[in-house]
Amino acid sequence: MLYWLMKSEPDAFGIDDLAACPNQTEAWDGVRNFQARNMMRDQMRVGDPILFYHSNCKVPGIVGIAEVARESYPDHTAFDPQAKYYDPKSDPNKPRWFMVDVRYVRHLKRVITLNELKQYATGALEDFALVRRGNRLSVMPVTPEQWQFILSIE
DNA sequence: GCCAACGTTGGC
DNA sequence: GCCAACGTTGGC
Repeated sequence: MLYWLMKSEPDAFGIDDLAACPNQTEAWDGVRNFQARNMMRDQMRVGDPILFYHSNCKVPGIVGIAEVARESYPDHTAFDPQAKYYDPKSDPNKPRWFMVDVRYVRHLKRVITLNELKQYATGALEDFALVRRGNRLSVMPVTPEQWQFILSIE
């Protein structure tokens, strides 16, 4: 089993939105980055735990926990010319983009802010992609050690 | 709103 | 296959 962190903009789809979905589950569509896609498509398994991160907002940080509810399948929004993340290069017969379904597990007791996480950038979270400069990946792996450490400061 | 970082595209 | 131009991400 692998651990993950997934980013979302709370203005578009935050953890409260996920918790409010039917079955508290939603398709994680719109990922249009090859590295992130490869991780979703090739490595994510049902039950993998996910840190839910709020990006591009007032206080960026980890706000909750989710889990993989369904393994990868084609992101059909890429086929829809009306969709925000339409990609004419994605052919339904040979899809370019994939998504997983994500299920809400719980909110953290408090938000663990990016600012706070950065304090450990030379220690326990030295190799954590989130606190590395210029990181833009919207899906990233988390080691078991990083996972445990982050939850230990909740 | 600014801008640094970085991924993608496309001309050559 | 190189690399400049361009678009996007996301913190601040």
